[in-house]
Amino acid sequence: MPDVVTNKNAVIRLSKYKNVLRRMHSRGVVRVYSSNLGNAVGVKASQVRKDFSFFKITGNKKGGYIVDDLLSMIHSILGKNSLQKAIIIGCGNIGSALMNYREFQRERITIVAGFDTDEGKIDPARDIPILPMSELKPFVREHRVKVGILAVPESAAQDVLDTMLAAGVEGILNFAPLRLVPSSPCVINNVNLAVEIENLFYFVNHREYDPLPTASDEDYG
Amino acid sequence: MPDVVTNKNAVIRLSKYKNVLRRMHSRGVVRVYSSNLGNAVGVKASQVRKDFSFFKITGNKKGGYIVDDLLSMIHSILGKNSLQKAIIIGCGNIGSALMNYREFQRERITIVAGFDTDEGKIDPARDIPILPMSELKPFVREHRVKVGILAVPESAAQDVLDTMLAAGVEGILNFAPLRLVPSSPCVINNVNLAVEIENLFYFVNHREYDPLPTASDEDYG
DNA sequence: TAGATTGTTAATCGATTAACAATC
DNA sequence: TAGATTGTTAATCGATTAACAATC
Repeated sequence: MPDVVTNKNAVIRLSKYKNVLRRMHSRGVVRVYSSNLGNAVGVKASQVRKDFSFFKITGNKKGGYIVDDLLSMIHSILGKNSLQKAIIIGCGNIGSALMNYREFQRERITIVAGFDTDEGKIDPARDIPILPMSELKPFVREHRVKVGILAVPESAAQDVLDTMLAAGVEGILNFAPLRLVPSSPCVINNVNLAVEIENLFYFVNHREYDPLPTASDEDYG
Repeated sequence: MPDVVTNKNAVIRLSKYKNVLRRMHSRGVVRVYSSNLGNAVGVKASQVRKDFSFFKITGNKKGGYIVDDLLSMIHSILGKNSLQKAIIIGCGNIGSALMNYREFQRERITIVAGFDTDEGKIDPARDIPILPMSELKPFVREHRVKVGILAVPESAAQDVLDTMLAAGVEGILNFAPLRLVPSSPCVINNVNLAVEIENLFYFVNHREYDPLPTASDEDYG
């Protein structure tokens, strides 16, 4: 794909620029250059400018970018001006941790309900209700939820995905450690924490000499 | 880097092959071909063979690979034959969810202790003790822990990283949403859940027509 | 103005895939 | 054997970085 087909990495970086810009904003920084953002995120300045160019964000030939303006353009691109509603399917360890996750709240990502097959966990009276799976479809319809977090055991994941898609969910954050096969077109982002830490162990156990001194030039933390 | 400098993606794929092979093993599958593994993981067969070649894993010119043999070779490469000990710093939402995370247990990744600054959370008597930060250094020394999960709020993350490195931790799984600057050489893997779901919202909100029917040929789930 | 920074095009780099000889 | 699969080298593809004209 050329780069019309929106590159996932570019969108990920856009989120990171946003995080850096928020910290700058709260420190009262007014102007920022592509080199500052590049340093803070770990890419070259030309990458930053290329990303901006892709999202039609422009600055000033001499004066860089105005932090506040940049921030509001990125907010708008990422849909940060409205509430972003999601549901969680599977209220076990991570599922319930994410129901009250501060980083989500800070991003206006709001968990509107949890779902579980375990009778004992059902509690529609809670602040964030936990409902039985039978309520999934009507709930998604009524609240127009598009995104769901899939946090059930591996053995149940594929079936639950099918149910979610049938209910109308369009995007899935999948924590189950397998490649899901969607029964209808959707967006799936996988987070595999075990693989992530396994990878860490591999590199810790295989490092010989001190590896390259892990790029550390930062302009704005 | 050519590809002597061990590519992160190859190690990640190795973990995924392992997961697929375990499922095959439990289903009694004896032989597997690179094409099966490629399909299951979402890469081409030549990628699988290239990965194996990199890790010096060989098969049979005609008969593919023996599942059990392959599995034990990968287990050995990934260090799965011994317990993998880790600590968690910050016992909030995700921190405490990961203390008893089943996917970790299944991988023989063992959380040996948690650490927190909050007096109320300290409890050295628990199954997995939760200790004050002052215990970090002696604990890491005594138990020879190399890997730590950093699950504290953004504002504390950099300081806590410095403390962890000073204590002797060599690898960090970082959940804080910023780029950390290590004060000594170490391995850092970042997991940014808010960015991950933000990305999902972006693509869900920007999809026009049905995107490419999300590769779905699977040989072995 | 001179110096510095953007926006964009060209070059580089690295990772994935294709191709194919070797061989079981 | 003939057909199929590995292991490896060559080709492709895409993403990142360098370079530079435009310009404030």
